[in-house]
Amino acid sequence: MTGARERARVELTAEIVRLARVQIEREGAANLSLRAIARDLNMVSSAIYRYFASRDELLTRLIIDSYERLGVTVELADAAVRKRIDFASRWRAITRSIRQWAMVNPSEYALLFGTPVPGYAAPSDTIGPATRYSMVLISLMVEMEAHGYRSDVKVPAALRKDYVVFRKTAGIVSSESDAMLMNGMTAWANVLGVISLELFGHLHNVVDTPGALFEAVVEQHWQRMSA
Amino acid sequence: MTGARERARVELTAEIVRLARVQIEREGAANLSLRAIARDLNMVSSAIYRYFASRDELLTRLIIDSYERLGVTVELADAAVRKRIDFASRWRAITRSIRQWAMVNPSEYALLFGTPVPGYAAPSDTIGPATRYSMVLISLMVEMEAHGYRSDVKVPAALRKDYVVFRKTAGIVSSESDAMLMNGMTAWANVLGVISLELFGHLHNVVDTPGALFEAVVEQHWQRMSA
DNA sequence: AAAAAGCAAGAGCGATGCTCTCGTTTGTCC
DNA sequence: GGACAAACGAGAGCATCGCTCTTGCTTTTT
Repeated sequence: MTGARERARVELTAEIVRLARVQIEREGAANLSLRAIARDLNMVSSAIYRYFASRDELLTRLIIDSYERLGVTVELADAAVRKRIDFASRWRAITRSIRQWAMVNPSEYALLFGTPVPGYAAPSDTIGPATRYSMVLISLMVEMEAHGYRSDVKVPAALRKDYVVFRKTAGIVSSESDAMLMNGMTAWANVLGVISLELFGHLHNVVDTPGALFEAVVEQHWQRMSA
Repeated sequence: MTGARERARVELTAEIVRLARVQIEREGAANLSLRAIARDLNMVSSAIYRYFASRDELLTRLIIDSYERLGVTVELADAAVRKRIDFASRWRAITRSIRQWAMVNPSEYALLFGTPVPGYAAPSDTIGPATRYSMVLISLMVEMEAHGYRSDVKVPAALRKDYVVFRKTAGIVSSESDAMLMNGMTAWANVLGVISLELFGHLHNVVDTPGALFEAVVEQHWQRMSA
């Protein structure tokens, strides 16, 4: 049977990834050690290189997986809102799920949104999964617009050009104004901004209940979007 | 003269810091190497430990310095606005100076606002310098409030308690409403959020002119604050 | 002038990522 | 079924890292 070795390879690869994730959970991505993984597997360190050409390749795999996990989480949170027209609830569900995921998986969040490893250029494999969670947000904006939501926010000319390209790559067909899209982007930046500040320790001695600040940001943006 | 050795020590310490900064500029903070610095100085690696007890201590020094630099930059940008009552111009000057500084010193920005080094707990020495740049923002909010600016944003109860403490530590005496303070904080989070997204590569394939998005965010918040 | 403190050098420890070689096992093709 | 190629794990080794300890030398202090 041709699949024996292949199956073993798949399993071992998965096991390496699993152990790697456990490791960055405890020590952070910067301290990810191939040798430590090899030890856990009772293997010699060089054997790992049969499965991942380099530490960066393993990291890339972890990044892709994390993007997928975040994507699924956000998708589920949005889908859990029964009334699809209740955009306020969906907006809150989506943003809260992002923060929730970040709090539960801080090392993974840091892996995705923290300092990129110097010299490490995200391979093209990552850009697909990276868009998954944000696609949920974009869809919400598009649906809201389709339901008559508008915004009188002034959109800079430079961004209008960007949004033409953006719509094309995102596969959005119906969109009359760019304002909603821009609102979504600034809201996106704000949501990730608060989460990063909280997770990276910049709210210490500033705010004791970061969750409340987060909620305030979420509400602020909802008011702007629904105004 | 008692100062000969002392002077040499001060100079060498400064030189180490300078070389360290050059190094993180090129390779990122994660790749900061004491041995490499020692090589640049034609010294043996162990000699560095006469000046910094550990790599982390050097990093702490770099972090403090960077906070100071950012602080000075923002202070100057704000002070450069002649009409002190022109709060819109001051708001724009402050936020733009933060982004500008980040673009010119990406590695330093990453050092401050990126993933914290795992296991590295920011010593208390850093919290002073860390507040410097944000103090400019807070002052603006306080001054605006003193000039009659108000905001009808709803402030969560949990945050009200935080703001009492916050005002005390920040030395703010006159403040009637928390809304302006909260507006300032959310704006702060949004500004840093966009900058981080841009600098950490999350706007690739999303927006071609990040500066325009940043300007839009700045204007959005100004409208909320001045409404 | 003697004692103390500061300093640079060197060797060394444990650890990292990664490479290369060498038998061994597994799958494939004639 | 047997030859051949590919995949595999083990092992040794290289360059690098942070950090420690000891050993002399120099500067400062007493």
